[in-house]
Amino acid sequence: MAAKSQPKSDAPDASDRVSRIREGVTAAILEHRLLPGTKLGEDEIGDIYGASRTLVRTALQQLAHEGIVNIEKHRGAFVARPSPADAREVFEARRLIEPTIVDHAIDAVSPDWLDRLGRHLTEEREAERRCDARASVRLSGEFHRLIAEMSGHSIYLGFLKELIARSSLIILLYRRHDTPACGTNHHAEIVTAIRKGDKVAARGQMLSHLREIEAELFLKDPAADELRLADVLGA
Amino acid sequence: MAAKSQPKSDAPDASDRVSRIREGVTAAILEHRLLPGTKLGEDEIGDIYGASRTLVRTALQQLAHEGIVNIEKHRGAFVARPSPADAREVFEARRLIEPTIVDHAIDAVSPDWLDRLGRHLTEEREAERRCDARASVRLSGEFHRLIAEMSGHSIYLGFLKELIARSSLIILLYRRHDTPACGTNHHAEIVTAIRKGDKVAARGQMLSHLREIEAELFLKDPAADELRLADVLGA
DNA sequence: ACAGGCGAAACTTTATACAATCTTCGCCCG
DNA sequence: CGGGCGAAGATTGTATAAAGTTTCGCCTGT
Repeated sequence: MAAKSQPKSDAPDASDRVSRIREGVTAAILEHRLLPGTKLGEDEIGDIYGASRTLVRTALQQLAHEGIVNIEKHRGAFVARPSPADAREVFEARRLIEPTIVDHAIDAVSPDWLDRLGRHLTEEREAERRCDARASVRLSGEFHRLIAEMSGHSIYLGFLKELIARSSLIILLYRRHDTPACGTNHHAEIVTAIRKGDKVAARGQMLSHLREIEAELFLKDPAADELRLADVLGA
Repeated sequence: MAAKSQPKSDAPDASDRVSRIREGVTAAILEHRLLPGTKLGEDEIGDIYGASRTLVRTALQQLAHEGIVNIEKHRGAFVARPSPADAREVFEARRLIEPTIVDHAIDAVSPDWLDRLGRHLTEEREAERRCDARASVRLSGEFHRLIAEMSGHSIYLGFLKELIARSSLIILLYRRHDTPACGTNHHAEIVTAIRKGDKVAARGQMLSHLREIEAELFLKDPAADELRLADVLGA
């Protein structure tokens, strides 16, 4: 009874049973309740969601395509364990794409969107006040996705969804301190720049925001072996 | 070791039956033998490849995630028909990503890679000499993918694979003349810049190359309706 | 005591059968 | 003669069962 029905965080087609499974597992991974390397048995998930393995399988395949689950032949599905090299690639891609996304978001600005952004910031502050780490991690990712939706570019949105999901895993694996994943201050500053319609400032804020997130990670190459070894010894 | 999640999207092992189906259908679409809107019946494909519907279904789902196939509930799978808006998004994304990819490719240059690029150019010239439109379309797409592989960035490579597949459909739908999709000259100039290690030139060549491809398309918004209508009347 | 192989259990993979849904064609009515 | 309604056909969505593969435990031989 971990995550049976997500309230209504994001639901373009949550009526589909496979979508419900996919979003449930995604939420569990993004909220760091499922750790990298965890095995995702088909029967196990099927029992939780009351669905047959056929549906679980399609959901897992979609997650594998998104890069947050690895499917090994005849072995099963596991929560992905991005390497430091993967982490650098993901953040480089985000630094390339997200400033452009903010640009387009400003072009598509509207009172409705500004309202949604404002409500989101409130939610983030609320979660941070309660020290609710899980909600905080989820919301900080959703902020970036919200801007991508605002931009109206479905291609960029699809790419960013993948990058955000992977980022969540990366932050879990490699962050130095227990500082909250995304400083809410940055998000507020980005929204301010969007409100003003200042593209240059928005791009700059987004870029420095992403740089700061990556700077809080420990991405030395040897770290991979250390972590791998520690896991093996631990389990 | 960084070789962990390789067998995810493309063809390290085409021995998998589902991979063979996916690549067969992909090739048919990219070579313009399957036109946009064509219905892809599950039994139909299953008979062709001698596979059960289960395998066909997973292959089609992967293709849907790549964006070259649309799956409509209780209707079936169809070759995607990108709108002019989609087309603009795809090419904008390519103009954003590919110059950066070339940059990294130059960083990762090696005699082996230069050899592969040279051999590819030869293949392209060969196909163009024979006026083999199908091979020409396929090879011009593979050129861009080759550079992405050369860059070593798996994230960019994955994104670009999607963009190239969609581009092939877009070019088929919206090109003005019957000029070959990608001028081989541009590709040769890009390789020359890579050989020299001139990043600025390579980025510039890539950018103008992409611009030229898009400039040969007819992407007026009303054109969508015209084309849609023409198709209905034609079929 | 330890290395190597044998066998059973669990899992994924694949195939088949059933149910739900949409499309199409024919018919009836206005 | 045109349009709406209804049943047959076809196709997809879902579930279940059979088949193949890997892994782990256990036993035997040295």
